[in-house]
Amino acid sequence: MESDLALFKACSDPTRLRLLFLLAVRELCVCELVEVLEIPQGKISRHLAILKQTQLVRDRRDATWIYYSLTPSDSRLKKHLHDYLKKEASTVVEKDRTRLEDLAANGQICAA
Amino acid sequence: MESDLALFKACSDPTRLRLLFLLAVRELCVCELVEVLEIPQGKISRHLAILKQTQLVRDRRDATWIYYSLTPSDSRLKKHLHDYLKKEASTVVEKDRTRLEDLAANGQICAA
DNA sequence: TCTGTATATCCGTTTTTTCAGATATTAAAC
DNA sequence: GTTTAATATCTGAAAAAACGGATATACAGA
Repeated sequence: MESDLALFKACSDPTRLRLLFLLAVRELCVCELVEVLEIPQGKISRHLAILKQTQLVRDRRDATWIYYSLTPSDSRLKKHLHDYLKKEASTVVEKDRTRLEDLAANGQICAA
Repeated sequence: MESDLALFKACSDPTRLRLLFLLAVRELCVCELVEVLEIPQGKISRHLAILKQTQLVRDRRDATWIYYSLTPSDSRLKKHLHDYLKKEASTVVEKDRTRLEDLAANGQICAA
């Protein structure tokens, strides 16, 4: 309940919601997220830290890069959220995802 | 998307979440909600207004009483939320619901 | 060890949200 | 029409969240 409240709070910021929609596609490193969203790195890291704190995402290090991904659902609410993140397709979400694929296809993102 | 963000925001306050869990049981008037939650009336009304603004709840007047209820799901996210509100059973939620039934059984709530 | 790239965190400020308490509105009853 | 119960809204203050910009850390390669 307390943690469900934290989950709702974590999702109630536009930047964090966009991050979650991108991470629902696949694991991504910070520099990819910065490039796709065109938001300053400090801000991205700050929001990722909040998502991590609520255990919505997890990270792993690979050399200098840190990769973020959604954590597996371990509660009813998180299951609902994952389903929503994977199936929903709004204009904003699609735009971000298209930009992600475009940049990735052209190798314009970091050196990963 | 914009409205989904508003929905997450609406759910990210403890008072509003408790209100939603109670309204998931059945339609209730403001004085019932005040009695059950033991929270000042002004505060309850304020939060109900926010929930109404995001179309999570609707109200109808019956004499001096105004009854609130969940609005039917009209989006994927709202469907998930309704399912969650109806099936979830945490300690806090159960406590509020038990108090609601106790007070209702003893006719201790308003004059409805 | 020095340099560069990737990421995290700190600091002071601004914006947003929440609150208590008081007051306004509405409708019923008398 | 005056009163009363139920509900909504206003005000100013307090708390919480988000921000930009600067700085710190961690790692790889020369």
